[in-house]
Amino acid sequence: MDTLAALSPEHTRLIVKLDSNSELTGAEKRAIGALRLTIRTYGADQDVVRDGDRVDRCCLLLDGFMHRYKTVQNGARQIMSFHIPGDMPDLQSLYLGRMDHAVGTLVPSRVAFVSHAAVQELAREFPGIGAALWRDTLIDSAVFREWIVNVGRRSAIQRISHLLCELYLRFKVVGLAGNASFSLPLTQAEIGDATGLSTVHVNRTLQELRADGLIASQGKIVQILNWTGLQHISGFDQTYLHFRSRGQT
Amino acid sequence: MDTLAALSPEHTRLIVKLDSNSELTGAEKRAIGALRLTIRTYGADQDVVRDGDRVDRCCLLLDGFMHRYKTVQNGARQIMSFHIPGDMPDLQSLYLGRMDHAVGTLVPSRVAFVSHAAVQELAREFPGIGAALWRDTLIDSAVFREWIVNVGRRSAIQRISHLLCELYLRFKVVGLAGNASFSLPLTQAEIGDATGLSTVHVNRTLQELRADGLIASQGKIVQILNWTGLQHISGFDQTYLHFRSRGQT
DNA sequence: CGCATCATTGAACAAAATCAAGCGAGGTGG
DNA sequence: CCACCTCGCTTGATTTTGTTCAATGATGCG
Repeated sequence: MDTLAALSPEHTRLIVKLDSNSELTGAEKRAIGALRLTIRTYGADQDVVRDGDRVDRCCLLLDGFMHRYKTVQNGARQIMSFHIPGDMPDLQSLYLGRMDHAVGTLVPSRVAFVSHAAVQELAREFPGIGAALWRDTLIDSAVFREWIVNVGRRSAIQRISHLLCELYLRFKVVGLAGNASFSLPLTQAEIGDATGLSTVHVNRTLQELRADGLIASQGKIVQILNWTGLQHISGFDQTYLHFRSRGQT
Repeated sequence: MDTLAALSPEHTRLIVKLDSNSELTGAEKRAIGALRLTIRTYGADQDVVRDGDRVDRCCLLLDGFMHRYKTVQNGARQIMSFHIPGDMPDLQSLYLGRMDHAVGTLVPSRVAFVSHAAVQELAREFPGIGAALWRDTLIDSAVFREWIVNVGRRSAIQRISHLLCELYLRFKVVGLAGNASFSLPLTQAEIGDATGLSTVHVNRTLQELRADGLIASQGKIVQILNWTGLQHISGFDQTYLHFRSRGQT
């Protein structure tokens, strides 16, 4: 960590994230620290990248909360992932230059952009960084798989509690959730778009979760009252998040 | 292609696949041709890798048809992808050694195994190969995203026709579909497990597709009678498959 | 204070699941 | 060679889950 003292908080955010999933050497961290970042601020509910765009850079979420989504014919939206600070929501564009989905903010957010060329060069020169980034996209992919299961084979209450389990753990890992409660800046409509449910049904299902004593919520603050119960009802198993434990993959 | 003449058909399968998504140099192709492959044959409906396994090799489907799936609490299964010859269904295990899902055959299949160590070394020595493999996993990921949309926001008839559109195109690209018809070795139960529907409902929906003159089928042979109509009803847009066209990504 | 957004509620409706049989082709063993 | 068994497909009736429609509260922000 010594070498990080001189780095900008933006670079540090990225290094800490990658280092938490893979392990980086000092040289690798320094190389990342030299990346040229372009920083921009967005309001809530703004698109950062649109579906179909050709892009030559990818983004790193510094502060805020983002999502990736597609819109279908009848105007319905499906959210495919949520992103928290440290995530690179469109890292896949590195080798898939044409976007097949949109990326947008959910709350006011600060985003850093890095050019694909710079990242590709870094990955070539430092295979360890390449592996860390690759692994990052693979975890992304593992989460997609779990979401297919979530919308495909789980009931409404299971879908929503599964989503809460995932977000709670991911928030906790980056220090955004403490003491079984966290700020979840989502409307019920957005929860529905992520779980393939209607807003009305999300509302009723959340009431059920509260009535069952599994969660409580005031405003955007969600409190997990019964973590075991929540995992149990949703069939949650954190394996798919591939948190690194003691150097293991 | 000259250098490929001396290669085994197994190595050729892999080279042709990677070369079709990314572009490989002669040296890269030769290096892949030197990979040590362990070949094994499986019957239908057998697991090649089980959920939770720790693996140190990944597999390449040579002949047959495979799928990836998870099983949820109540015993229901969700299929997350189908794989055709040339695919590496568990390439993600390269950097996610612990499986978060199972990989199995649907028909008798022939599979080649390559050790992770060998692939990782290859990727480091030949960054172009690394990029091609990475890109392959990113396309995998893009398909997962589309499947989330499919099960999350499409009606039964849309889900099934979308699946048919995807499989038809993918089969066609590897020469397994010709003249608007192809062999789809899936039971209706398996189609249901892939689309998040019950077997009964899959049956009725297929009848609807036939009644609408969109497809015909005799046994496992599916014939696309109205390709435009099928794409239209399902909202199919092949962008997410990221086929390479003239060197574009 | 007033508007806009989000949460909540009730009632009617629709899509899909479930339950329960029957059917039919292919394979097997007597 | 044929009875029989299994697996997959098909059908009808019923039930469940979730959607849609239409309002009504609540909350927050300018």
